[in-house]
Amino acid sequence: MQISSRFTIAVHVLICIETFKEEHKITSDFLASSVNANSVIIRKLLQQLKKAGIVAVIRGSGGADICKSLDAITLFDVYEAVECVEDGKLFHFHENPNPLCPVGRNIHSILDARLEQIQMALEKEMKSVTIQDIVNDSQKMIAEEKV
Amino acid sequence: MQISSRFTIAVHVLICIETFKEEHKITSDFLASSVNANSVIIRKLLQQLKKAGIVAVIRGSGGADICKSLDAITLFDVYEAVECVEDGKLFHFHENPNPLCPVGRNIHSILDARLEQIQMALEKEMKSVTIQDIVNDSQKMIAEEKV
DNA sequence: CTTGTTGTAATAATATTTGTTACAACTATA
DNA sequence: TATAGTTGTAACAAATATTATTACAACAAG
Repeated sequence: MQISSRFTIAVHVLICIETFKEEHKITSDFLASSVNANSVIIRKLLQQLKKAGIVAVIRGSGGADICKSLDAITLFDVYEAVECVEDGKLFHFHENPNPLCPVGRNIHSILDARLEQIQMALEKEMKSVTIQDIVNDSQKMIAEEKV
Repeated sequence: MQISSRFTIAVHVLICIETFKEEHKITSDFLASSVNANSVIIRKLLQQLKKAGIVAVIRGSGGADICKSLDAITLFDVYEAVECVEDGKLFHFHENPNPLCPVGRNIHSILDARLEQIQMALEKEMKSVTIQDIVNDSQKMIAEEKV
């Protein structure tokens, strides 16, 4: 299955905050309108980013902003903040394999190391891209659009 | 979200076929019992592996076997065979971002290249492990268990 | 022609994701 | 101290995806 859109939405939200922070107050409604999702979805997501120390959200008067240097936030930080898979395991196993079968009762010990290595490759690549990179990409795309 | 257990089940099934092909006829029932899943699930999965040219299944009298050299089958081949995500895209986007927002209408062009690079890293790592490697791991684990 | 099996459709059950409604708690400002 | 606008969060609903189950036709081999 695909990695939840929460991840791409979170990146979208961070780009928006950075892009529009001067022009607009960054409310959950404003972000929800760009993403075209419900504002409660955005607020929950902002809570997850807040717990991860990526954004600050002002209660009451409203407004969110990024509270870290953009090049100190990697895609992996965002992924980790919003993807709430138990133990952070990418691969799902079928429950209760047959303990009477030598393969069934060992399937985890057989596969875990290899799968972890694969997951590490994914995470390493995610760590190599920062939100600063993405914001640069974004500015370039938006500029090109106007040509 | 996690990658569907179909993938780990498929690997489990391939290990079982290789491990027990001398002792048992490899029916969907036999495999289902090791995995502890329904035999129809296994049969559908075998169909997917068959379409990918990885296994042969004998109709009527029954029995499945692997129809390729084990070191010519990578984890990626198995993953590709059973993970039926549209376009093979790992990352999911929210539908219909706001076209009136510069970020919303460009979010795909902004992110696609980076996400593809990340997905490629995952796939490259998957391609580096063969079913032969996994079967070797499996034999080692099962042997160690007996000590 | 009987037995055991695969292939597949139809359907159900379960889990997960995403969306919605509602409202208390909060902040700034008039 | 009202008021307006907002966040935080619970409760619930809807949509989607995964996994399981039942049923049975098609098939192979003795």
